[in-house]
Amino acid sequence: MIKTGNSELSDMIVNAMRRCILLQSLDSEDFDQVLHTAKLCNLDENDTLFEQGGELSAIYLLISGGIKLQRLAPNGEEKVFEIIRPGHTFAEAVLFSGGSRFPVSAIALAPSVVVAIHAKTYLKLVSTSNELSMNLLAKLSQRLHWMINEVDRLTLHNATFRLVDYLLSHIPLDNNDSAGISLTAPKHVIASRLSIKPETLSRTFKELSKRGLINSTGSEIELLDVEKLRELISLES
Amino acid sequence: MIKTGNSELSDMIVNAMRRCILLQSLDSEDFDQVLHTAKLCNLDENDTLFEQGGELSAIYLLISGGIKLQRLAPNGEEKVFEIIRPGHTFAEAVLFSGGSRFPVSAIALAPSVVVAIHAKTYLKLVSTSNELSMNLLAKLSQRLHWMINEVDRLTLHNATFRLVDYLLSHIPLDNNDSAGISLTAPKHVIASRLSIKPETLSRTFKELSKRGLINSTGSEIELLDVEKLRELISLES
DNA sequence: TTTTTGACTTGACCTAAGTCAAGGTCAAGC
DNA sequence: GCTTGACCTTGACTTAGGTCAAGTCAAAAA
Repeated sequence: MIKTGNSELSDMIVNAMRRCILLQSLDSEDFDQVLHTAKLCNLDENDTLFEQGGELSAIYLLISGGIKLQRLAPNGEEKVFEIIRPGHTFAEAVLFSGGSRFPVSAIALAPSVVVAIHAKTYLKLVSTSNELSMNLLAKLSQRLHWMINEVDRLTLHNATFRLVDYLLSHIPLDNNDSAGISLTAPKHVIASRLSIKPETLSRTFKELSKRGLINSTGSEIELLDVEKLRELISLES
Repeated sequence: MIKTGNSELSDMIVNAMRRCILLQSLDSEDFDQVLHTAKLCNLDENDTLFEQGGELSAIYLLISGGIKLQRLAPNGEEKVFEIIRPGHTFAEAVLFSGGSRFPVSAIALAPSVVVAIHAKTYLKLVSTSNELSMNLLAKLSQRLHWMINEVDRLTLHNATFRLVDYLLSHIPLDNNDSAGISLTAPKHVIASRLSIKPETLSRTFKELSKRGLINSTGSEIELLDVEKLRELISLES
């Protein structure tokens, strides 16, 4: 079950909120208003934060854990659109679309803490602050650009490309020749995120290992030759 | 070659601009400012309005003709993301993304007339008008939602579904049992838009004809049984 | 400890859609 | 009236990736 409360948002959480782009430009009075209407949600693994088609009442900031945004096809098949990591906000775009119904469902991949920012309160602030709305425009524009790249990957590139691209985009800070990545979700979720079947993901990992490009042990992936992987991507259809 | 000018924007064009959502809420002074910095572009078929990676200097309103937004893969394959019809604006999202580089190229499908709205002028107005920025937020949000649906179609549905869905979404106003559609672009462009190969598109049209669901003559498609087509879509994976 | 469960892997096989190559069709230009 | 070229169609064949059905393995439950 989802436990909700807001009596005492801890310093850690208030700080996370202050750092968040969508709230940065608020003056302290407005920020307090957001703070007072915000609710903290504690999700267990597999809890649903909101459901596709549901009515939006808040936008969300993930504090800890992980959330998948997914959609269910009529035949029961599911497609993960995005895996949200701590520090990131989601559902902001829904605020401005007429009906205000979620286009996807949000489900916890692990025990997670989420701040729910009261939609109406925030919307009112946006509609009176140019700085805020410009920030949001930048955010949505960036997301849109990301979606174009996503369609590009899906239509112009194959499964191996998508996996390698995903791995490369998850290299932590340091830019060395070898890099370690820990998958932040079960492999079948990653597979769905990349629009490939778990079996194919497994085979692709194996193939990359055989070629000496990665070293895959459970959810720990070591990129043995970042240079060659980048080259692979630039050739691969 | 693209011919550009702005000395005398005709009444028809000024009216089209007034009707456009992105300019609607401007007061007459601001609208005039937009008008005076706007340029009219006359494109021949196959003219490139802007190129992927190019620097944005204007946002565009299509007056007449047709524009395809496409991307080129390194291997030369092309993917059409969108086919713009008269009355619609494009490239607005690029305004707000940091680098301001076009993520796609825009190429005329037919002789076309486009109004180029000076980006900096418009951006300045947006940054001082809440109503304008709220309109834009709604617009981008709507596009984003559309992109989610696009990824959904690409990953959860097959070629037949995508074609039928495309046809159904292009039915003109009247909601009758039979409807005629004229394809507004060469079939290979439609194919690319739907991410299928021309050969497959051809075969799918034939199959639908054989099943008595459509009647396809060149670029004129007659939907013989809209009800059955809708049903097909709801079953089709 | 043993059992159960869910996540992952592997092999054998299948299929939707792509590829290749050969025509057809039709409008524009000579 | 023929030629050219762009676009579309058709048939034969290929293939990336999906499907199905056993496994394997490790962590949680009993």
